[in-house]
Amino acid sequence: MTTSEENYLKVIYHLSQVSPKGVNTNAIAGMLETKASSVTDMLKKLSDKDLVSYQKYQGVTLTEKGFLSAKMIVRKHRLWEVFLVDKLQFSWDEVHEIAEELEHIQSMALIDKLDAFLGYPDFDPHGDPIPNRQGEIKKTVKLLLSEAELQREYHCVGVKDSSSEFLKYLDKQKIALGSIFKVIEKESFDDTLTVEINAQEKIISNKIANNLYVQ
Amino acid sequence: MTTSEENYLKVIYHLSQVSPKGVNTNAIAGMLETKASSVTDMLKKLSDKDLVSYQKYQGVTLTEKGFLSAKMIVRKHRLWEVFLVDKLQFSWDEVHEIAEELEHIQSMALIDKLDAFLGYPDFDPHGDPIPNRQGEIKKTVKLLLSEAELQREYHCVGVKDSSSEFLKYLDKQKIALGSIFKVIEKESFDDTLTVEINAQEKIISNKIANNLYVQ
DNA sequence: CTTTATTTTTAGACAAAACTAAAAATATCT
DNA sequence: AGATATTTTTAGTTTTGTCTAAAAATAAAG
Repeated sequence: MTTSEENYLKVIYHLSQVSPKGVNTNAIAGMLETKASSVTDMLKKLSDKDLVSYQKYQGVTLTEKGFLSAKMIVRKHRLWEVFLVDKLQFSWDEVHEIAEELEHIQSMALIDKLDAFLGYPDFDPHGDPIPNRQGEIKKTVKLLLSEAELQREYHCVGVKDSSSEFLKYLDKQKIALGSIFKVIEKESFDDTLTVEINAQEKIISNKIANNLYVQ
Repeated sequence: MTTSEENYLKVIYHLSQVSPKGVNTNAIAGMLETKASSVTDMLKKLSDKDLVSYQKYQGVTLTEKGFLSAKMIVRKHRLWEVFLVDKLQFSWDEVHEIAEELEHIQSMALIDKLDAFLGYPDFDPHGDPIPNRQGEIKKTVKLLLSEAELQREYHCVGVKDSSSEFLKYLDKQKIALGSIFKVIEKESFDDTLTVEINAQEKIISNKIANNLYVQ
């Protein structure tokens, strides 16, 4: 499988989580910063390889085979991210691009050994689950901070937006995975929250609260 | 720089060590398992980028810029090999192919952090020197076991042939980097050596002795 | 010092993955 | 439903890196 094919599969996988009944050509083009016509070409190729099921104008879904392949790419990406953060001391906003390259290294033995070296982690540095070598994903119930109940204690388990800008903002606010949250008050006018974070009171905008997962 | 360009530079670098006055088109084609015509095409491209100096029919040499680039690729390759052996517990005969892929990952920050994580190693698992981030290579005087003096103690510092077959043979014979050698006798008929290795007497063929570096 | 052999380069073609521009299908809106 | 807008596909090009086959240059041999 080529790097390009892998990138398409990965994007289709991620988009499928939001539109499970079929992913649009334009959506894929947007994610890959390419043109719709290029996507159509690739969908034909992936369809010929039985990695996606595709009918003209009807969007695309992953086949069982494509689904497993996509999860293996995600597995590699997230394991490398753990390596970069835990072992090489990168911060969580720096690792995505490098992992985008590393995820295409082929050796299965490498990934198994890396997994063992890292202690079989279940989650990557952004709180996203790492599929195991069978492609199984440990599911957890998590909710957005914006949906949290008042006065109840939660801890931060992940971010929805893992853009560098957002992650840097969280660093500045001393918010990290594991931080303890308690929503004190919700302003009904603009949904701004007053939250106690690690025993410090802070004002959190709705946009931020919509991108933080708690449990 | 593309993966293909990097592979050409690396091969020209290695071949330059044997033929410093100019590397042949056919030699490059042989190493890369490609055709001479493909090599000619690439040499033109590398020449346009000022990475090699190339005149038709006259062979090719690296420019200063190409030389530094090549050493950076070698640096990456060898650092990844150290990682694979020291951290992931691969054996020294398994790492070459994987490192061939890893060496093309672009991030300079990654390599610097990897270097630090590994403790700034000077040599890879086969005893080959690792260029530092300036491209400087620590030179050592080493000689082939076949050139060693009788009755004098040496230790193994590297292999000339790092093929999987040879390395597996050495494993079987319990010969590794650091093993202590003393040549007891040299059979003049076929240059077979009687060698004391880690206090055990062994018969070593000339072919083997020509591929082991000692100091 | 010619003839032969080898090496290297040119010319033209191909596959992968992208693009542009235009056509076709689907969706949306009065 | 019919007109308009949007999405998707087709057709034809481009670029990168490869190939084959033939021509040109260099090296080797008698």
